[in-house]
Amino acid sequence: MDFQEFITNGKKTYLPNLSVDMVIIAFHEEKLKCLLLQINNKWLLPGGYILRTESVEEATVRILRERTGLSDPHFKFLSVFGDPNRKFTKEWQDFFENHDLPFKEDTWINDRFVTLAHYSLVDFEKTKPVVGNLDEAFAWFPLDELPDMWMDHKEIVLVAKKRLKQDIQKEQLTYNLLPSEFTMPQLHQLHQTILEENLDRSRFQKKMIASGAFERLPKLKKETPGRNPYQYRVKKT
Amino acid sequence: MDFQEFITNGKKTYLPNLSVDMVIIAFHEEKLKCLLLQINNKWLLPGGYILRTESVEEATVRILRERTGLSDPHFKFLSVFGDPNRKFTKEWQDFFENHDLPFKEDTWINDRFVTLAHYSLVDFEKTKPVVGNLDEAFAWFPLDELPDMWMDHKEIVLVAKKRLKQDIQKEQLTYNLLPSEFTMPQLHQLHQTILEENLDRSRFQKKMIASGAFERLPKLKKETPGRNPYQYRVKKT
DNA sequence: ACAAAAGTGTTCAGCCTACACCCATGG
DNA sequence: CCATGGGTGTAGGCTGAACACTTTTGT
Repeated sequence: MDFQEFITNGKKTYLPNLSVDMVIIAFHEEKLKCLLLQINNKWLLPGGYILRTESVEEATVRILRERTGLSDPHFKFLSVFGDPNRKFTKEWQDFFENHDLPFKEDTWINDRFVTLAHYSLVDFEKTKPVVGNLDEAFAWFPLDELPDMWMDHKEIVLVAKKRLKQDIQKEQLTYNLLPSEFTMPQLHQLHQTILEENLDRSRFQKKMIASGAFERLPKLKKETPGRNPYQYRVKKT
Repeated sequence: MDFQEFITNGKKTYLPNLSVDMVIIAFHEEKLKCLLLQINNKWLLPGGYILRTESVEEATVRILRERTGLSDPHFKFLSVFGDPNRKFTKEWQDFFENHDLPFKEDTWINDRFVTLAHYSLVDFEKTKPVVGNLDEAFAWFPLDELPDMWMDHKEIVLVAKKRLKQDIQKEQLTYNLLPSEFTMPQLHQLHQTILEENLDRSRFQKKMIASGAFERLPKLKKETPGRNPYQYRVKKT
């Protein structure tokens, strides 16, 4: 894309003052990690703007696809962040200076932005992050080792973390963080990581099976000592 | 307010393409009712726009206060409605014609609007609705007898109704619909109305008292036969 | 054979359910 | 004194918690 075009035509192609931010969460090496992008040596959430021709949901899916390469990613609305001082003027100024571009204070991206924050649970292995035109890099950060971030982006991640804890108590959605075929010990470990507490193995297993959301597949062949676990996948009804 | 000023300066004083809509719910004569405003013989939700100087929450409180007269109203975020066809061009055209005003298609209010829908639970007796400058009237409609409404406003009300059912299972918030002092039979009746099902009286009472959210006051003196119920109020901790 | 991991059972307590019973009040 | 409405009690069942036991695997 042409960056100048983004700056000059963005105001017309996107809804102004409104953005979509994504807390993209994966499970990797026993930890929950969040996908962040780097600009000006600081980090920020993947996000974007809403085309005038698309719905908020469509924008969310488009942004997710662009950054993760996933065709049908999970996502859920999180919260609105609507503080009147929510402007990125300083950040954009740094960006323009770093790229030897003429900075104009009155461009649309320097205005106040209300953001519609979502969270998305993805399979770490299937996710192939792609940086945007402005981004210097991407990286996965453990939720408890977040770097310096833009504005309130760290707060948004923490709200997502808290919200995820609540949501998995009622809904079956953590399987989005695992491969399509997984074992109960894996799911058990994942829940313990999310809730940051130990869960009784026996009870957990029975509860999950009783939920009726999963179907049992043949056993997995392990290389490690101990009994082979069954594999499960989400029941498609 | 000056209506012409609203049309000409609104684009500068408010965030464009973004609105706040309120599903204001009260409990009256054994029914849940929703406050609606009338324009062009159709009905719509109380709502408004976000001043550039205020947060989304502040806008919500301001709009609620303006329409209900309540100083500290309850409210909760409901959902985002962000369809790309969410425009009120036809409705505004009718309005301008009915008021013999020159209609311009390219005014900001004819553009697409993403709305941040909230719901608010209010005490029917304490609420003194005030119409806005554009509104012909206000009225309380039972949730199961909604009139013809603008666009997706009826859908928003139904989402609120559904959401309220979910929320009261986890949170103590229905007391917002009752006077500051109320009886368990009243609260019981209210819950039955919201959930649209019968609840065991004994169990309900014990559950509410066990929640620890209420403190018991002296008995109410009734004029009807039967034992006098205790009064309760929300425990302020 | 043993340790480790996975799966299943067992017991107990606590809570939800349904209903019964008891109290207070007006007619 | 009886109908009505409000408050409390109780027996049965279901569910969750804690932990024990069994099965399967690699070493």
